[in-house]
Amino acid sequence: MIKVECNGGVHEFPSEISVGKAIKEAYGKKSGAVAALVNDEEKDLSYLLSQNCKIDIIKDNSDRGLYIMRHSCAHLLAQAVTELFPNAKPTIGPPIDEGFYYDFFMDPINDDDLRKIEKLMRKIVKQNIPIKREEHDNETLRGIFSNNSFKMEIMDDKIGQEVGSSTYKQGNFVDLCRGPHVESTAKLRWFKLTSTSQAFWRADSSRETLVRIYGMCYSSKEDLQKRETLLREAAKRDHRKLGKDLQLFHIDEMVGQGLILWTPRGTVVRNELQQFISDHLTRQGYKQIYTPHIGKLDLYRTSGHFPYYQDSQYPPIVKRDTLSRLSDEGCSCSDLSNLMSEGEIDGYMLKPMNCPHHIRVYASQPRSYRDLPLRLAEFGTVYRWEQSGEISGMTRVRGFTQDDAHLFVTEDQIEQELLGCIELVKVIFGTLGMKDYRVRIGLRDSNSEKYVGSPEKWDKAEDACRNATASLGVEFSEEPGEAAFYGPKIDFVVKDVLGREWQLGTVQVDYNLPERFDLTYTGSDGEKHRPVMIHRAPFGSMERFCGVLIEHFNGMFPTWLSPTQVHILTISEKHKDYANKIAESLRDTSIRVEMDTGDDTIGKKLRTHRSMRPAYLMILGDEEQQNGTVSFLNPEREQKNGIPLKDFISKITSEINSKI
RNA sequence: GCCACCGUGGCUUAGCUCGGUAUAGCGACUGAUUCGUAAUCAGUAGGUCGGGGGUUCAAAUCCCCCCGGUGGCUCCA
Repeated sequence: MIKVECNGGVHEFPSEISVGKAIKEAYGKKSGAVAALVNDEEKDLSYLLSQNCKIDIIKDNSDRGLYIMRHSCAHLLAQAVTELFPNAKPTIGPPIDEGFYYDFFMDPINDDDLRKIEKLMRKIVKQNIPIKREEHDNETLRGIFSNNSFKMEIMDDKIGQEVGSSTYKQGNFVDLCRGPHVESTAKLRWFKLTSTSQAFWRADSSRETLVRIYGMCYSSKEDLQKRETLLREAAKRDHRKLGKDLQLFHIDEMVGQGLILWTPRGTVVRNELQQFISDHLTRQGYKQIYTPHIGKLDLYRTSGHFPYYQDSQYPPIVKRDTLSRLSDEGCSCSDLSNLMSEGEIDGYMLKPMNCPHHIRVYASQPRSYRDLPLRLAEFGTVYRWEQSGEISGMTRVRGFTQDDAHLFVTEDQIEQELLGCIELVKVIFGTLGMKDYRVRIGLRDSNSEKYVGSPEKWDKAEDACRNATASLGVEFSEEPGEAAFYGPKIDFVVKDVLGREWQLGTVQVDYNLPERFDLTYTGSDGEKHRPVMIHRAPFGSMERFCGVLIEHFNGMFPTWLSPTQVHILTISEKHKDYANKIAESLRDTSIRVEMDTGDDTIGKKLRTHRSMRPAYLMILGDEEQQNGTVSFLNPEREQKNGIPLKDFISKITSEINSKI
């Protein structure tokens, strides 16, 4: 007799019974179970119960259940691929958020192949092929996968641990896998292959090139369709599309990849944001500075950026006469490169970071402890050579402006100053209604040698990060190994509608650069001391932040950020003068106005101007003119008629001032 | 940088498989209309098909190289 605790009751069975049957007993036929927890361990429905236990159902629409289905779907994919391409060698195929992928060692495939694979997958689903778990000893296991070096490598590394010693078999396809899986291919109906890409074995670019196939998988048609709808909606609010439609920015082939041209409308948004930050900087006692876009190579040798980060920098600018002298001497490109690396030739570099310049501002005067904390801020534009395949819209670019600042502080001031930095990020995110973000504290990896500074200082800095974050009541995760080599950091990661995460704000503690530049201040004891630096950028970069903001607001900016706050549309030509008068009054109060006094119908004008998503659409005709009032559609696109102009002005002004 | 896919007037787009110098809408411009809430009517201009090379009597259509974009991979001080 086996007693099975399940669904709040105890069920008794005379002999061995499968989990699936036990669940059917306890929950009925339509339990939606894809697997189960047997004494808190994930098991297949076919798993045989031979002694008393506790079972929890894993439903197909639960996170765990979806994970299992997606994993099974990856196997289904592999079955189809190996059937169509007998030479393809499956490597790994895990479930991921919303779907799954599988990496194959095979020749590249195209979209046609992808469709063929998907078609075969559907056929296999219809065939209702059972998925069977089998346990093997080591030797048998190696025998099964002897012609697949990738699986062999996995076994060499992991056998008996995570991978277990089981295989899952469906039809002729066998995969090394610990499971669990759904019972049969028929359970996998709501999937779709989405894309292919190249991937590297073990994410190592020096290893084999693999073909990765992505798919999504859900437990119901509705969920699959919901996801597809979401993707379509997200495509509509993509900042690259909206940026073009709303004329916010332009990227020009002739100017270069990853270089943003801020058009007039986008510049308004950026300026408003910069002004917003500037106001807070003043309040928090920052000093704003300007520094140039280039600096001598030697500056970056001292900072360590050159040649350490050479691969991601624009190549140095060398003086013309130096170049012609070297060329007369028959110097080759590699000679030149060596001479620069060795410091025998100087040149200029487009700045990849603002800190070296800011450090030299600090060093321009003798500093005492009374000067600290010294907070230097700049909207500083930096240039980095991102790989061409990485560049995308405004979010990954080669030139961008950081809302940067460097705080030079004593060790005792670190925590207090971190607090101020985090506070600022919180205010910004709060004002813009960006609620879905998380905070990540990057700590050092105790096994790594790459970090500079003593362990004691690191401990202190890491504690300061924790304390500052915690004392502001922000949830955070600690991630060892994610620190910069010079110090721990606090990153603010914002989630967008698709669940993609964007690292925006960042706060970093730095012991390294003050050391490298031999920065000092005179303490109250009359001795020289070393300051600590805090790098911080609440937006991260104006480009990325605006890109994320465009999507966040779906192009419909709050009034204070709206590139054009009021669009005035006239009913007919005879209202032109009145419209001009209104426009003038609004402009006098610094409200951004656009006029349309053309000869289109009001319906046409509304249609045209709505698409630019201004905060207000004002309509002026006989009625307004006679009564000296205005009528408008507000940001919620509700109609308000016959409002006295001064009421409108005070309403919109207060809206702008309170940034709602 | 790597893999796959894509690139036609300002925008969206037909044609490309089966080679014979390009289709439409929006927008722009001109004229008429002055009309109260998501496209008033008529007309005109505008592209040599991302760039270069090749195959061919002939290429937007086939081939090669380059540039740019998209989805991923790798990277992100």
